[in-house]
Amino acid sequence: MPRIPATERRVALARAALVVIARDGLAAATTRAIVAEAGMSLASFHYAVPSREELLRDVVDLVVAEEGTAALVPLLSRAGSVREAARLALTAYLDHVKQDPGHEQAMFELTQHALRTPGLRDLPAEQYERYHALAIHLLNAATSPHHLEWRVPIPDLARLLVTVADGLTLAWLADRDDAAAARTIELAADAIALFADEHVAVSA
Amino acid sequence: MPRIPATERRVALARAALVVIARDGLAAATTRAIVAEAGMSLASFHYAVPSREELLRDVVDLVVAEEGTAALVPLLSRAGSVREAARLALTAYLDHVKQDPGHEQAMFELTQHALRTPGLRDLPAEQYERYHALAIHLLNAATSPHHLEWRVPIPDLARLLVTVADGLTLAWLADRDDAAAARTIELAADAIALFADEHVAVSA
DNA sequence: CTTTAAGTGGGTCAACTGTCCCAGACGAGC
DNA sequence: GCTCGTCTGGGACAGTTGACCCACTTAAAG
Repeated sequence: MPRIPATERRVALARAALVVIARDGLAAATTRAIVAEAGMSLASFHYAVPSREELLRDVVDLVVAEEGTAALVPLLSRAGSVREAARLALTAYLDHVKQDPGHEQAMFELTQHALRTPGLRDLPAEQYERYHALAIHLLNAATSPHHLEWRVPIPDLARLLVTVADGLTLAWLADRDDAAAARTIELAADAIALFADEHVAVSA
Repeated sequence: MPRIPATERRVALARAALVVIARDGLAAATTRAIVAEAGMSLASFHYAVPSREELLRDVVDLVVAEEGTAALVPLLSRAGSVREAARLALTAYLDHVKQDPGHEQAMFELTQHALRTPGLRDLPAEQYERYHALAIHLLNAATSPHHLEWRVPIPDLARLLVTVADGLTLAWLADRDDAAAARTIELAADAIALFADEHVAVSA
């Protein structure tokens, strides 16, 4: 009802689209479902956005921009060892997934859809570059408080971290086996600690 | 044109559906696209299968049944160490993905779709149970030729293996970075070797 | 050969999709 | 207070979808 400039409507639509996708899936995110979520009329959609495809691009941008690891950094310094830091970080990440599984699933659906859509095929690469950058940031943040060096290049280890996080999420979404996921995290933490050179040994 | 019993048509439709999904994505796998691929008339579809949803269930069953690790087993005995075996196995798996990316993407799309569809929500759990079983089989196959024991329960390690394979695939599908994927495999192989207790040391 | 049921094809349906159009309402600048 | 461009609402469009129906052909059983 109120008069809102098109640029504001555009971001509001992207946010609404994300809500719909997380709740009901990408296939259910029709233009009508999106404007309903945003409380707009259908005409506002194409006034604010040229096409649905372009809005999905906005959604990915939004999601990539919002996804942060800021909450994880304090955890790292609190941990007594690299292994413990890795365990806490992965556990916190999985908890985040559990808290809103639809959101994480939305990301996968968006990625898969973008890979199939000619106009969006460049998005997944950007998306994962961002993930890897976040992981690099996280590994760097873990470096100082633990006085450690990594035995392998940080970008490589970052990619492994993203790999584990993705795989962990996928399997948990499929079988919702909390205990099994926790055991996977234990092993992954061991593995990551393997690549750390801890100058100061800390006992458990 | 030829007369074919409904049961045979059903599996033919499932195979055709998989081809379409791998080539054009799940969204493009309409009943019409599937019967076109199978060379049937639209009416045959609902004569052989109650609904599209039921056919998708067949497709997942098909895919889960076909996916084998048989080709990987010989690789394991040829490797000189656990690390090498893990490296070869993951590399072979990734090569398999590279050879037909659409097929692997189809699996992800099917999983995501099943998670969103009430009538198919039980499928992903079965699917991943099968993956984990395959990974267990693979780890067992690696045990004898290398005279080794695993420091952790095989099912736990199997889940980590599937996790890495999934994450590896997802990232590669997104950015197609062969070199980066190869480096991830190196690290993952190190990690897996960490959990092996090799009784007979073999030099490179 | 005849009967019977299985299998086939074409046409059709209602529902839903993304997109567009147009008449009108509103607010900012003169 | 008038005007002009920005924004809004409802309606409509063509295309596509999953499902279905009915009249037909064919193979097998008696």
